[in-house]
Amino acid sequence: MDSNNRDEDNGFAEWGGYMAAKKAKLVEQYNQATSNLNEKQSNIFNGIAIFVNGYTNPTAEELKVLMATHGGIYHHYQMPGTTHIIASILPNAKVKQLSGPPIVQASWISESILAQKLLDYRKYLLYTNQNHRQPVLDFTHANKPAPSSKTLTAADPSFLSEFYNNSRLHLIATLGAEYKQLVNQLREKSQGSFPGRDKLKPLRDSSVITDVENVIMHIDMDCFFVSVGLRSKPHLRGQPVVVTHAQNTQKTINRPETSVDAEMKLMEKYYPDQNWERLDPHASMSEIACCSYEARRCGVRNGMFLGAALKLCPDIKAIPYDFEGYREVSTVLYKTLADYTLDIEAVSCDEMYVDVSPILKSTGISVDQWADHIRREIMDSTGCPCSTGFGANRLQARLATKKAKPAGKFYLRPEDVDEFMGNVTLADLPGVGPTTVSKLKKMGLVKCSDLYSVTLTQLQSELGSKIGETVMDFAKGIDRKPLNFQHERKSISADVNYGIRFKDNVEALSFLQRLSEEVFNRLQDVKMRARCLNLRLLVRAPDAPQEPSKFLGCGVCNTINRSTTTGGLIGDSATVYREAKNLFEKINVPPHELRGVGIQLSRLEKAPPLNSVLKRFLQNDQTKTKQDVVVKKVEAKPTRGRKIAKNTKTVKTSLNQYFKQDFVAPVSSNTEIDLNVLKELPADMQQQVIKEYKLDPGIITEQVKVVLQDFNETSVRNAFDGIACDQLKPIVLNWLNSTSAPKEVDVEMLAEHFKALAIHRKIEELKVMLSFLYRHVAKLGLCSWHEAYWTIVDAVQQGMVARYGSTLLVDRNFCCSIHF
DNA sequence: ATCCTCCCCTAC
DNA sequence: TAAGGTAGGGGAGGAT
Repeated sequence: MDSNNRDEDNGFAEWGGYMAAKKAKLVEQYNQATSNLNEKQSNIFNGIAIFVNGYTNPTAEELKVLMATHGGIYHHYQMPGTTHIIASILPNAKVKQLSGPPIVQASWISESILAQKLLDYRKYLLYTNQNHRQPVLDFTHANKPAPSSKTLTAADPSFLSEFYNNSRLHLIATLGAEYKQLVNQLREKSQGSFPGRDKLKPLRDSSVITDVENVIMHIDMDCFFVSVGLRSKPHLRGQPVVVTHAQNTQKTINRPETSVDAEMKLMEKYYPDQNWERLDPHASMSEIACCSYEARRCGVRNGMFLGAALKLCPDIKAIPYDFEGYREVSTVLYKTLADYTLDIEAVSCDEMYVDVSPILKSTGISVDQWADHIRREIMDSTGCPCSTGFGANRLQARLATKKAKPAGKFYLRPEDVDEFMGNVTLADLPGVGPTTVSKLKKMGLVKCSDLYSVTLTQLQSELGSKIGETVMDFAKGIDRKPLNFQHERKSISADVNYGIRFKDNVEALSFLQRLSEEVFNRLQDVKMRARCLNLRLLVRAPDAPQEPSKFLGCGVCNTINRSTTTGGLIGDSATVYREAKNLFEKINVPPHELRGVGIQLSRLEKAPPLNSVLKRFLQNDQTKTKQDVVVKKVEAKPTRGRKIAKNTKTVKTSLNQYFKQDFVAPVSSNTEIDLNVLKELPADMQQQVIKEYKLDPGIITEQVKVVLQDFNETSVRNAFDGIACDQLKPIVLNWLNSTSAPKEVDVEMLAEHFKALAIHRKIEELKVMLSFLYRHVAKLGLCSWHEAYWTIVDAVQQGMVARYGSTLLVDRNFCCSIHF
């Protein structure tokens, strides 16, 4: 293995990688063109990947060769990894389309070669009005209202989305979950064919003895956020670069020195084991999400405050986040691997374990060849470097990656494991963090070999039985946990420990409600229901200053956890809120002392498929014939253009007839009529009911306006969950978003809108559902929207409820039965 | 013994 | 200014 020659093996050393299968022919031609060239002449285009658009001077063919001989990459198509577009002229429309890489004149390449160094491409931009620093950001800013100068705390309704849109930790967590799900999906859809492997067979070299026992690969992108950022900022390559929110490294900040002091003392008191960086009252406390290896060499670390990092390395270059870029590159990374295997365990957006034994077996190539191949392909497709480690289990693979970094590969062979492990620091073992390290240190244990003199029982008495056993195993290179390719969610949560400042309980509870909606939406997204809810609060430590040094931070806090297990499954956001509110009130913390709030849902189960229930409801034998008539009419004409109006009218008429005929009141003599329901009936029906039940006609003189209080995105999502109307969801959500006053939605208007969309007959049924739910159940405040929905579906099936048109006739007993 | 609740720890 | 989230494993100690 060549992991010792790290500087050479930077992923750019040789060109000749592979692109997607459809581009294979071009690659072949290019390889032929470049294979007989002389040795590489320089490395000045290290990290640059160009795509040539149209005619240029030098020509595309010449640029191809120049890039190859000077350490760069030539892309035949614009790809995610493309760092620059080379062009002499581009129509304006095309320029607008190209939101990504800067468009640069070809002379940038030739003059850089003449100068024998990479010149600043910004002097060669084809269009000087291109904003080369943050083209995408600046473009969108132009369309946005000026940011308000008011500081946003969690009391503000727009805080939650603003916060999550800017939170790197939230991004890391959600991206991780997304790629675990992507692997699940790819595995479900897979036909078991891996076209990528065909590219490997020609690499087979019979002189190499292949070692295919059981090989696990670990891939980790090198300082991921920085690498993605540098794709469009190649002039910063080789410099100490950090990704942070704060961009102005020169700015000084005014903070009261005394409060900084107080906080430092407190942190030392609460966490005596940690070595705290001295807080500077004038330096930025923006956290570094990711730093380049050049910055790491100065001692800069991820998570460090920008201010602290600048003290270690004054010429740090701060680059902004590129949240979409991370997602884009991760997707390419996973798709690249999926071409070869789906025995992938996703760890995060930039890290995974892969069982490569089947690849090696089926193609006959060696670990070494595979490592070179896949690393080059990842570099080609993403424009970002990665490191790979190989071993007999996940622990070995992971430690091998650590050794391989940056931009390298390492295979920890079975025969080398013992010697290798002895020298590994205990702190380097996965799962061994600061607390465990300090416990081990107190026992005089630092390296894995130190454990040889300790018994398992001794270790377990300090670390606990499970962790003790794992550490003992790990120290010998043993890892008993197999790779898990099919990920299953066990909990879902939403936490906010930033910007939490409430003046009273009204503010706190309204935030809790928004957070409930947030966490429920996430539950809904994965089509799950929950049995258990946990509320976590951060409360200012008694001796901590009211305001911590970090702007809107949580400061030093105590945590409080409370949980409940609900009788039924949690199936809507109102229930989440109700349970969270109960716990919140039970804990009873002064609202102004709150610094963090989190809701976690656990004991998850698959959501019941709405489809089957609705289907049974719709395909009730008694109504079948009438439905068929309706279906025919809806499907007879396409739902496009002006014909809609005419079409929907037909539908409405037939539906009304259908429901009128369907109206049979199974109301027994001892049943009371619900007044509110009666009020909502059409006039002729009211008269009929009044007559039949011998009621006072004055009973209905007061008209009630229908206001849909709960009509929001969540309720709509609930309504469509599981129904095969995928096209409908975005349209309805879009429509809701475009409505200026969505809090008061007329049911009929909504129904008309659904009908106009008439994608599917079920929409008519949904109209009915929505209509009676809102008019009669949600409005009465009897229970939450979703609970009502399910109960009513059941009730209708059992004949407990009668329908008239889009209206329900409900008796008191039924109302009681849905009052949870 | 086994489960549950309330944490803590770790990783990305 | 700044955006300190989230999921999973597991331990301590009490309830059953």
